[in-house]
Amino acid sequence: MVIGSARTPRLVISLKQRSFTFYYWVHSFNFAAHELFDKSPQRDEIHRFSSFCDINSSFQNSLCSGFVNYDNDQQGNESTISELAKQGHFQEALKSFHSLHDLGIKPTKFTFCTVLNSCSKLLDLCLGLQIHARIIQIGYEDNLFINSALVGLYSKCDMMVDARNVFYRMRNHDQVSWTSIITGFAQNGHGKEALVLFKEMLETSIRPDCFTFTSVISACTQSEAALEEAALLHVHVIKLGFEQNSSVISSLVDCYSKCGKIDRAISVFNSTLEKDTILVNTMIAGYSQNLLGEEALRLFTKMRKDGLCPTDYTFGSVLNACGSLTILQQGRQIHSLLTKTGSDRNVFVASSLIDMYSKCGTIDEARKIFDQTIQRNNVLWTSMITGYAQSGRGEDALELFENLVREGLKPDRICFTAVLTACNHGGFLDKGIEYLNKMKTYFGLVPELDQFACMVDLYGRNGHLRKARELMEEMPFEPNAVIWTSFLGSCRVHREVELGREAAKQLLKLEPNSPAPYVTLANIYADAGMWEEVKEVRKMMKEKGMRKSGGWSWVEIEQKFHVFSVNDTSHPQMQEIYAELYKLYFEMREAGYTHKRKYV
DNA sequence: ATAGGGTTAG
Repeated sequence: MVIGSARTPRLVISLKQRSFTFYYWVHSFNFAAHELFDKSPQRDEIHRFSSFCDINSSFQNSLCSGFVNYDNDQQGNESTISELAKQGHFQEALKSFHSLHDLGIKPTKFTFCTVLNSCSKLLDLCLGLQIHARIIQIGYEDNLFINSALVGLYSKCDMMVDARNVFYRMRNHDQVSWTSIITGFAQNGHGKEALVLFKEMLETSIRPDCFTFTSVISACTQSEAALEEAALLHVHVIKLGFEQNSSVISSLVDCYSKCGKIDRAISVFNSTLEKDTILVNTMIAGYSQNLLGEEALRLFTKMRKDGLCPTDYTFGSVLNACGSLTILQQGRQIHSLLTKTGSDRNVFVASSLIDMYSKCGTIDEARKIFDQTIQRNNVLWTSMITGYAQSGRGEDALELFENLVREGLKPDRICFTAVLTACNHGGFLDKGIEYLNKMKTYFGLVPELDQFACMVDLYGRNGHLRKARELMEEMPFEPNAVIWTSFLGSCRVHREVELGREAAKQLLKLEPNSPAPYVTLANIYADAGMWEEVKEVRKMMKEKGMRKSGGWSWVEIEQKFHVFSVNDTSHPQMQEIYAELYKLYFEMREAGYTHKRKYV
């Protein structure tokens, strides 16, 4: 017997739309069918049902064939299933389940749990749905363990409506079922829902454990008030004594890193005694996301010295660090290291390699990786397009984009940002306008701030400053500092004093401590021979205590401070450098500079 | 005996 081996996309989609109704329908149908089947062989009814559902009919037959008494083999069969699943042989466990079913044996609750778990590991929704129907038919639908497993299955398959339905239909809940539903929302990008459910859970008598905290902390990374939520949860974690649990700490470190609070992430990480691979991976990723590439590499080296084996996750982050530090030598070494374990076939690693090579200026090597990679997704293509765009090879970037479309992949917003960047660097104004329109009409995407920023830049660079200004007015977002900076730069190139003055004013509102707008404005005045105004700008800079140009910017100071603050002090000049940085760092904090997130 | 957790790329 074959249960749901055919997983056609069409079936999955149609099941996705109405699965909950579907299995209740199966439920009532099966009881009706059961009777029919016993009295007269009205197989036609059953077959009609089967073809409607697109599911293998022999299963439907056996579903409706009623219960058979326990077999002597049952004990043996069922322990085989659980053994196989325990060892991670999920496919084999399911096969074994099939044969159990063929023998007409009614599985126990325990077996259903194991089998549902195997389905969720294999993402076999189709089989899972049929098993759910069978569970209802047998009358196990009130079992706590089975329901938790069902919640887990639907969550893994991104069917949160069904997961939630199962959850709320349960008569009673425990830690596991609450954690399952919270995890489901967290993992499918509904962090807000996960937090709401967590608060709901706190109102019951069931207490969260370290599994719950792990999930809910990872959920709050997606929240707007992430830092506040995380800090609150952190307090609970300490109070409840979970602060040495590796998973809890990993999600905390990740959350703090993504909020830009790298110092807090570091201190949490350092106070953990036993560090496993995932925790170290999280810290390395945190360093590289916060542009602390040297620290990321240092931890990577230490990890290998400590005997922890790097994984694909590790390589992704470490290559990212190499890219932002533009250290080709190290990048190549890591590349050859990961080739030995076959990690270069991983699409995440391949994207990082492409990114690293293009940032290091070896775009042809990046292309080699791209061509070698078999499993190509959207991100991989975008990495390569971005690489070409930033290397000034606009034509190649656009050609690649056309290939992407020809291959039937659907570009997303980030991909269009890459394409528009290519147009900017190549000076293709008309093409840029064309692609923006295509994005809206042909691909049904709504442009966001990043794409508008590209367009403002494109118009500005090509001297259409009025048009750029109009776009900034028309777009449904407030222009951010990036846009004003680009616009101000274009004003300088095209000697637009009035527009430049306004841009500088707006920019200073957004970034009152940045000297850059003053400098550019002074240059604009100087180009126009307006020496009085130049003097005035310089005076304003002096009054505000601006740092002279040529020194480090606040961002650089913050970066360097963190690099050195966690360094050892064995280097002879370290104390001196550290003292200087420390002074600058506090000066910066007093000036009101706060860290900005990477992708805002 | 059976169910739940953390990390990666553009």
